[in-house]
Amino acid sequence: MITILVIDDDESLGDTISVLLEQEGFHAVHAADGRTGFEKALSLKPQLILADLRLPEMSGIDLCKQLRASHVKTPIIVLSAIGEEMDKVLLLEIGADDYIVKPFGTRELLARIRAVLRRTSSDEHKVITFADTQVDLSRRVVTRRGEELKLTPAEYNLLTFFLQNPDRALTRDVILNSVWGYESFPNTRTVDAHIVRLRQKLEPDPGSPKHFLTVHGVGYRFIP
Amino acid sequence: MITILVIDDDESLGDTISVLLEQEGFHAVHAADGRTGFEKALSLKPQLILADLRLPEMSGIDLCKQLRASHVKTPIIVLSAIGEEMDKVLLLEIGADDYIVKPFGTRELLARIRAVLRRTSSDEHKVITFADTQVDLSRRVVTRRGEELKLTPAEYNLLTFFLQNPDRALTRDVILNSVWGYESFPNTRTVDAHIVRLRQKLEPDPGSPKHFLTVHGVGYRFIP
DNA sequence: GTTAGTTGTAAAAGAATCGTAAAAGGGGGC
DNA sequence: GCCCCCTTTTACGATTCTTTTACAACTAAC
Repeated sequence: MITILVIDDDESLGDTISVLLEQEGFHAVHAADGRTGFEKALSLKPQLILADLRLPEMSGIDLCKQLRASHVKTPIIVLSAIGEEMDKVLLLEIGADDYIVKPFGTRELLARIRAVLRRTSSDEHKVITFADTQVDLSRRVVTRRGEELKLTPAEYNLLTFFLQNPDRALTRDVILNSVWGYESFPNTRTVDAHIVRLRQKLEPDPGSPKHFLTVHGVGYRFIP
Repeated sequence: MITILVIDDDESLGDTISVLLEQEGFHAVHAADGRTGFEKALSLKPQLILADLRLPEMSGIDLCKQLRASHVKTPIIVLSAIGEEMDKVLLLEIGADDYIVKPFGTRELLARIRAVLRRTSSDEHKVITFADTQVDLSRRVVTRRGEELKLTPAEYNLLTFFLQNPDRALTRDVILNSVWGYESFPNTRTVDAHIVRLRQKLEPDPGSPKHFLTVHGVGYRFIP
């Protein structure tokens, strides 16, 4: 079931869209302001977000930026009233995927929703599977043997970095730079501490790891 | 460091893309028209080119054609405004690798960049072979007759140094300086100790070496 | 053949790295 | 404030790797 979060303060429009989406077989959830929208985006982990640009509490722009800053990759379609400035540069900046100018027809809305879903599901919504584990990148959910695993943010970031660089010997410095960024300077043993916890949560036998291998004197290597 | 050349006459879009790419750890260079784009493609030898289809001085199509005619094989992603005709046949004709329709999301852009780089990067997975042995530089793994060998860091570094300097008589001092660096000062016999172990692990008959030869009074010479 | 210097080799001593748990630090929610 | 959760640091034993050392074997020159 595909869940779509609709964030709009115009209640009647929100309702209309929700009904339309439900008719089309989607599961629609409505939020009336930016703040609750942001919270629901995190808690419900929808596959798509429709967000008005002009929202109480938190604007659509800030909403996008904050979601992206939280590493949420869920595709976002922005709804903007006619005349509101909305160029492709701004879209790129805030991390939105598409936009529609109000008023719009139901067929256009559905077409764009499907287009975005198609684009993102083929390119990167693709759930990455390794061994008995699935990682849903856009929903930020990790499942092992059908059960949702609780990973902390750092563990999740480290895991996805490994997933994107499989079967390569990676030094601790490279890992720190890529996962933690160049602004923070934790010492290299921090990486080891997180590796331990990834192994405990993801290795069948954490004592003799099969996926998160140590490369002595260098760093680590991930094998799917 | 991966260099990406962005050729677009829309300055703000070009800037936005450049900033985004830099954030992601790429080195972005911008060109504002087709002609300078072409020149920079030749002089900078970027690993990837992002080119707008509609450009001053030289169109994206001509740019692609001319680069290909100049035997430049750098992958090219074409940016096209919505509505511009851009089908796969045309893409193939001009030698582009992928295209994106504006406006696009940052994640889509990055996903396509990574996809193209993955497809085309050949040095990503460089494997050096000599005799019955393969050295996989990115995995940092050495295989002999299909079996993975365990080499210590010093042995591995020494081996890759020999691989890069085949068939040359190398003094112990040169080896120490190149492999150990100028900061550590082990005595020259250390080299011998490691040579012994490389021979034991890599020579068919460690007693009479065929690859790691002694040059009496000088040092060693590696023959692939 | 003798000799002085060089190399092969194994084993011991010394150093570095890693796994791990536990402590310390930090930030948000209440 | 306090609590809870997450991150980072720290400490230490275990493991692995490096370097040194000692001596036998070898090489080349005389």
